[in-house]
Amino acid sequence: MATDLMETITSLAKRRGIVFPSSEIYGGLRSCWDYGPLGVELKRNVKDAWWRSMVQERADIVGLDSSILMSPKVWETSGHVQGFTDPLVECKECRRRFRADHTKGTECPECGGELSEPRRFNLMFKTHMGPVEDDAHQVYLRPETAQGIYVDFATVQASSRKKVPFGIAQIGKSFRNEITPGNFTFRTREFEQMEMQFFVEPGTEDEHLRHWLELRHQWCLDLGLRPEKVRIREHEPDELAHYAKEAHDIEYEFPFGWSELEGIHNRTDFDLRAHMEASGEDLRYFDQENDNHFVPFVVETAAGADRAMLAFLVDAYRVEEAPNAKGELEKRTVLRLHKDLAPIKVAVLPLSRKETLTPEARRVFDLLKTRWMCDYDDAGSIGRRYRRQDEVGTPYCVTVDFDSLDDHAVTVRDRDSMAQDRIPIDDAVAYLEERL
RNA sequence: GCGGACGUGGCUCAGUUGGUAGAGCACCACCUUGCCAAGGUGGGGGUCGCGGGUUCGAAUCCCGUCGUCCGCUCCA
Repeated sequence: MATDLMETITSLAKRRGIVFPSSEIYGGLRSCWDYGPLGVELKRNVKDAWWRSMVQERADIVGLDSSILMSPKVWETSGHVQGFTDPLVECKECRRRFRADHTKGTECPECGGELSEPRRFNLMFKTHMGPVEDDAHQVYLRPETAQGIYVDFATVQASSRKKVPFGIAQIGKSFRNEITPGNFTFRTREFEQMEMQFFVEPGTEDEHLRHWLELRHQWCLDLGLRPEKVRIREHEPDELAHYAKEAHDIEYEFPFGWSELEGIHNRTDFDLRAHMEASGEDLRYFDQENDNHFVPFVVETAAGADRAMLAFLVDAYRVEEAPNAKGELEKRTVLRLHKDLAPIKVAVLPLSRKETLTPEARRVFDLLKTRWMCDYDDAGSIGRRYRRQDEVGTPYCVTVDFDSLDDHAVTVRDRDSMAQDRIPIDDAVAYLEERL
């Protein structure tokens, strides 16, 4: 059942140009996906909604776009080089894997079988900078965007003149060589993060963490996720990351189970302090009012853009019944996406393809396209075209009919209620602005 | 990485004991219709994931490889 829904959504995503496998003409590449014409709109809308709530509508958070390639020293200092290179051994009998430094001898602790030679397994992708491919020129693709924020902390603070508490937000790609990617775009080796690091005075991090947990949870609900499908889960001490003192996940109940959408972490002063010591730079914040220098604590909100989009997509998918032309109930596939997220906001549908209607329909399209992402569709019956738009979640369909030529009005149909309003063309923008 | 299943037009699938591919839906054009997946006619699209082998002949059998799903494992 659950698998069926994911397959249905994967098929829909492919068929309608939302998401499909990368490099497909060569057989695809595991865990890599391309966002098609509608998918790129949907994903951008998710990122725009995040940026609006985190940066635009806040006086205390500023944006950043740091480089994917960074000095290797960043990752040595952050603990990722050390932490990602555990030698692993595998039992040739039972196939269990162990950390070699935890295993004495050459026998499997579980079944006594023979163990393989230790191999290093590193979650960071490596490449080389410049023409020489030796260790001295090795660099990493960032496994998280957060470190770009930490190393730029002092520069951003000074130039933006923000006072603690304040935050730095960033949206960008990260790369992790996961052992097991899967579940469509949920876990991929290349993925996009939406991270915000909030710098606070030591001792206040707990209250800030609670606050952000609540805000981020509400964000998911405001954009339409069903409340019963969203929950908060606190990490057990043994699953905390090396940098985190306390961590909470916002989880969504996907068809394949409850899974993390976003993490809210108390990262303490671990990262800033480490970079300060390793680089020799003073990354302390100066509190002028109290004449006090301190290393801020960090409350991090780290969300996955691809995961968020997948959650919105899955959550919006409905198969409903709607009356057809004969008055019988028929299936209607509809994405009940939040209007801010819908890839296409308005579809202009001339009732007929007769050339007398085309100029007027084009004029309506030209009027609306400057304000919203619109579609123009005159192929097939009007009912079929409504179904096409329902399937990708278009909130409003505007039909131009023969009466429009005389009364200069159009019919606007609402995706959710399926109610229709007759609106003068001159008022159409205002009408839609009120609702979008 | 291990085990299992699978891979045929955009999607979902059928292809009998090997004899060089079909359906439904979708898509395109025209006619008809004109406000919720209507009908008619015509049309485009597949070297059956990729590579190799066996054979007179392979979508069907064998090997390899890539990818997907499920289960382990991992998940700083």
